[in-house]
Amino acid sequence: MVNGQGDTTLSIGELASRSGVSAEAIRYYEREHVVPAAARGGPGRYRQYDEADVERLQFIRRARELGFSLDEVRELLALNDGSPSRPCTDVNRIARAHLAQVDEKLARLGALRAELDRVISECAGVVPVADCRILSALSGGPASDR
Amino acid sequence: MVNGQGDTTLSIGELASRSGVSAEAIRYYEREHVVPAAARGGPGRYRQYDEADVERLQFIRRARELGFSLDEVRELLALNDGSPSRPCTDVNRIARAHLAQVDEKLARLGALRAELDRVISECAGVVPVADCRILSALSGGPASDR
DNA sequence: GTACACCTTGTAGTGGCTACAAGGTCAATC
DNA sequence: GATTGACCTTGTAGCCACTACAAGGTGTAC
Repeated sequence: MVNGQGDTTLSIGELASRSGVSAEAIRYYEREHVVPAAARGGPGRYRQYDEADVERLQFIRRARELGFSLDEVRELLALNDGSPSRPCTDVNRIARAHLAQVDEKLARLGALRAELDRVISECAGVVPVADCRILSALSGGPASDR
Repeated sequence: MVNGQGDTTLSIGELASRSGVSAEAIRYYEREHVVPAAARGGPGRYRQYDEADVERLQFIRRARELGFSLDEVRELLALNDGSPSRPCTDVNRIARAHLAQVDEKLARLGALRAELDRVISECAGVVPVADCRILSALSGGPASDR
């Protein structure tokens, strides 16, 4: 895709492979107003992108990899696009709130893991189902309670 | 809800409060064939449950709390309901496979947490957005890479 | 002109529910 | 037997962040 000014225009597929975000996801982001609607040659024609769009999509991909929700990504993009002289207090707030959420999730998953491990460790896997400690734990609650 | 034989029949709401599973979730489990269709007084009439259903739902709730998927729960229930003399090899297999998945999730979340923490720790939260290390990490990838 | 890759929009599906809406049932009271 | 009111019924839509199609249109090279 090349226009008349020597600038290379990217198709959605090219943007996808350069940004590491699938074309379907890019269209989804447009629908969800995470990214602005792309320029077009006309209605029903192909979307046209440039290098700035590659960077924007990479930004989104990295934020998503760090677990930020699309709502948070929208906020981070707005801050990134806003006044460069404003202090990044809000960026910090969003990131720290997200970290707190991740920590909570880790704690819950860790507790679950410990309980699951405990339940499993009580069963050798060869006794009859009727005596299986895993099933009895599920049937009657934690063995330590009984 | 009382029938003519002295046995108490439970409504879905009573089953919900006794099992700790919401009535909507119980109906959902029935639709998804996690539990068999409940007895009824007739078409369109109320579902009728008993004590065995309370235990079954508690079993499901505990398995869900340990993070088992509904597919896994279906398997565990089938094993629990099957021949009591069969060895619990399959139960063990399912549980250990699930534990491995949980461990993987924990590892990924832990790595994400570390990266997020690293990114955040580089930013005091008061510098201009233009210099914010969180945003620059999102824009240009991990700082350690550059 | 024709082949072919890529794009377009729209819709449905994922998991495990929750949240409604519009109407029906049940038990108790009058 | 009528009414009240709590609870139930089915059906549908929504959540999150996409992915996976289907049917057809566009862009480009030969």
